[in-house]
Amino acid sequence: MTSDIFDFCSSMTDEQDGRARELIERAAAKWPLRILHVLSDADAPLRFSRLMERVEGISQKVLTQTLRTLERDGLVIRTLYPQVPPRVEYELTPLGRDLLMQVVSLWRWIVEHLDDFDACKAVKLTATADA
Amino acid sequence: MTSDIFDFCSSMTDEQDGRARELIERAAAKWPLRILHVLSDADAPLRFSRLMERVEGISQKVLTQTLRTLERDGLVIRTLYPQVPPRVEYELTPLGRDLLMQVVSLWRWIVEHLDDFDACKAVKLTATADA
DNA sequence: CAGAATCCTAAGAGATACTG
DNA sequence: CAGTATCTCTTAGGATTCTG
Repeated sequence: MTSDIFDFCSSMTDEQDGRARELIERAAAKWPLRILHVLSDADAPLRFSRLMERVEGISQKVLTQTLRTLERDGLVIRTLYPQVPPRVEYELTPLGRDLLMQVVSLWRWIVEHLDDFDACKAVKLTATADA
Repeated sequence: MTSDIFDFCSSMTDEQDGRARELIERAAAKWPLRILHVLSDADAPLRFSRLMERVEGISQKVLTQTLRTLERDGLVIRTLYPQVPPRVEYELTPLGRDLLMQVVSLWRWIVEHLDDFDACKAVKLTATADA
């Protein structure tokens, strides 16, 4: 069994498990990873409008929402320069950068195994009857 | 910069990127990880009704849908024994097991850093004005 | 037993218009 | 410029009923 791999699951409180699960769900949603990636690719903090351009297909509303969530989760920093017109810059936190690296290694593993995901299409769909 | 970490991103086709993204999105949704985990904990294939019991809170419809998706993605195997009444068993594929292990290591990293996610709550919200 | 079919609600996402 | 507010529409998901 691979149960040994999951030993740490038992050593985890329900609260820890729940919070980690929430973080994964939120981070793996449609937009967050793209945003984190764009921020990580930039060599400087990005303004809201630059993000809109580079995260292709996102709406202004959803970008705002997603950035707020990422900020609450401690993954991005929002810096408001109180000018007229206003200027706001977004950048990754160290934690956001670290999390992205973890996710990227998972990503890489998946890409390296894409063929396997395909190969499994020809599996048994029925079996001969026996109790 | 951490760009070196992401070198493989450039070496990836858009199609690979898209498919990996889809797989991550689907796997990180509300139920799939729970189901994979339950299947991995069991020491034998599980019937549909056993899954319903152990994946707490899931509805029959969503369990069916999610299992179909996991099957299409090559993560679980569905075996139908054509009896009356019917008997269907689900189990992880080797690929499903491997993917789960990858996700678990990400999970573990997050749990180990939960305090950091909290610590980031006290960040600067505004900055003094300067060009 | 394992699920398909149906109905329903609520959240998420897009488009548009407006504002400090 | 960087949002907020509002509206609509699609979709995910739950509850229930029915069947091979």
